[in-house]
Amino acid sequence: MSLFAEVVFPLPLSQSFLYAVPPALAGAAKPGSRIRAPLGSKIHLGFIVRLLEESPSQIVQLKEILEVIDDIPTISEEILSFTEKLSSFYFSSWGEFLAASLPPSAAVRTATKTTLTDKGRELFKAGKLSRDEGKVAGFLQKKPYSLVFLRKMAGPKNMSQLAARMEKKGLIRVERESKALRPKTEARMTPGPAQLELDFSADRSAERAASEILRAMGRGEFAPFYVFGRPAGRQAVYLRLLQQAMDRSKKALYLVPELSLAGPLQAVLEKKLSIRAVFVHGGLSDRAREAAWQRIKGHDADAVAGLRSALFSPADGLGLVIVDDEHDDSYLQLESPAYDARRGAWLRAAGAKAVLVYGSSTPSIEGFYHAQKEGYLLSLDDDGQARQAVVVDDHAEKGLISQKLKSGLHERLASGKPSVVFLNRRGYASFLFCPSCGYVPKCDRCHISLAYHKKEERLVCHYCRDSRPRISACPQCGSKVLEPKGVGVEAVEEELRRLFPQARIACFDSDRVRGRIVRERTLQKFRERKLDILVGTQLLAHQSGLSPVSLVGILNPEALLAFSDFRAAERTFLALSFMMRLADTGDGASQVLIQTAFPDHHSIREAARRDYRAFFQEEIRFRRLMNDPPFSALAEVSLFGRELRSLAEKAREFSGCVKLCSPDIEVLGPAFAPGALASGERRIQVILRTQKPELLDGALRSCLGGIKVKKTVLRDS
DNA sequence: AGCACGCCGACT
DNA sequence: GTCGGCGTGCTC
Repeated sequence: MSLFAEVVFPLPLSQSFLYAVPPALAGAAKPGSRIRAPLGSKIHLGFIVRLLEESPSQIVQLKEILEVIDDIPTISEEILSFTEKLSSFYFSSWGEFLAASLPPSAAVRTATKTTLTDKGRELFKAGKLSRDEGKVAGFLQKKPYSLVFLRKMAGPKNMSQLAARMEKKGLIRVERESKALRPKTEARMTPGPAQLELDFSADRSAERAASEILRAMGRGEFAPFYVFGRPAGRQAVYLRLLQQAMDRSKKALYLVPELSLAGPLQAVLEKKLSIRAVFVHGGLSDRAREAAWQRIKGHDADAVAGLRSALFSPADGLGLVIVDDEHDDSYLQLESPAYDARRGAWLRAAGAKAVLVYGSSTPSIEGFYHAQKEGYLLSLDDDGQARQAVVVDDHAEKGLISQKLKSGLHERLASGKPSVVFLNRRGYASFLFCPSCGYVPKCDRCHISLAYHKKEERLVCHYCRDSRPRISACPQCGSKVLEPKGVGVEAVEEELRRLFPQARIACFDSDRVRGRIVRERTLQKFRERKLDILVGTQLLAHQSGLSPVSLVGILNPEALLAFSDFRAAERTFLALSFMMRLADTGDGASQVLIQTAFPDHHSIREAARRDYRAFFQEEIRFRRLMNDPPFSALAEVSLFGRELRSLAEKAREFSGCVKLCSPDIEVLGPAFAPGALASGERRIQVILRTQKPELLDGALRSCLGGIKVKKTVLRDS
């Protein structure tokens, strides 16, 4: 009886391939095995995802698998089915997800050795080779090199094509050898078992939440939960759950959105619970990743904590999955393979019959809505420590800095206390404007107005980062005055220097604090009280290790509302909540001032009052009225390509197909995403929205399948 | 992703 | 007329 295998490759292909399994390999070939098989003109590393005994009705002549690399399948059944669901939902590459669950040593390297033949040497000496051929031959004169090295040194873009031509002509000989690296065993770290007296300092609501989740854990079934409350309360709940998981020899997965949160978390886990935790994130070296993987596989770790990619850690016997700061957009992976780690966590937990716990004090609207509706919301009591903000109506003020903020800053300066002023706009002005003809300088590529950066005297596109020197006269009418419009942080800094000439002021935005060192130095200076006022964008709000300050001023948060998509209010509320957190000194002596032209907008009003529920109530009403998520299902399809014309045609084809086959799906776009990507590609977006979520998947599947194009799909239902 | 094929302008 | 640059499409 013959055996066939469905194989996926760690390439950006949302497609599987069918191979014949030769009888000699039939014993070793299992779903989850790493294999080597010919694909195209090369031999690739792949994964068997299914075995078939029936001869599949296939016209093409099937190729054979060449080698099964492991006797025991490397990928567990659980990871296999989890990644299948995830890739199918997001139309991403199954193979790439599988590769993410393997250690660096599992990668297959293709070593090439290129040698100059006698004929090549002769023709080179005679000078009868073309420019590029000569270059390559020159390099190979003394000794053979790999193709990768030649590509780097000899320079031509199409090295592989050139090599193929030269090989055909008999000028060079290329030997290819692809081999799997053997895993090297690393010394295991075994932390001391210092068991501490546990102090969870949980209040009654945290107690209640924890015990409800613990009961679910005891049942050993999948169950989702949403813990809504302040960070300290949430952590108390998490620690209880982690302790329980450890006691029952179940493993835990703990996701955080930012790397800076991992350090403190590690300390808590190890000191408070003596949990053997492994941290994984993209910044790890190969060696560290290898060690982490070995510890996870070797059951030498109780918990895997990390960023979204930790989702793919091969932890067997998973009993608990925590997704903290559920609202954070860092859980989205926008590049291929695109996915949302929050949904990923759901799928993974469901597959492992584990308990899933989301947590946040400012949940995403969709997340909170579903938790409330499906009855898995657990609210913690507020500790009442957080300061509310005073909202100042901009209309009654003249000048950048309101009277209240001015006097607040003055007071702090007098008593030697530090202050922070936020304005979420880089540069000096968001654009220049010619008052006599209305001209506004725009980016040629992105067609958005250029921001004016006064320190560099340049006009900068905040989308593609392209910049040019500042123009001093209007190119359209010759007028000598160009007015700066839309205040940026640089202007605020300038104004503060004018108001408080004696104060030590610094600016913290992505232009001023390029790179880690400058960033750290500025924060250090602020911590050491060598600065009185720090002016910053949202970048500053996301810095960890900033101690609370006694005055936080927030200018024009309504700028965030200008982005006219349906999440603008949510983002504004979130950003404000974040910035306000910097005033949580705990002694009640701090103050937050929000200066805005929209004091009554619910996102600003409720953020100031620190009332998430009130914000949610109002926002959900708007969402319902507008049929926005969670009252409709959304899919954001991005198509990528070099050539805009054929790309646009494919986008039209796709949107047309959706319109044709599902009249109940609303199609927005296709729309160009401005700016070019790093790869030199362009992007076109099509957004699908529907009240009948069940239609979405079918429509995507039938319309996306027929169009050959690089794509990402992000969706939420 | 990598690679082959096929189409265009610029050179022996 | 070919070379080589670039863009499109396929890989079981």
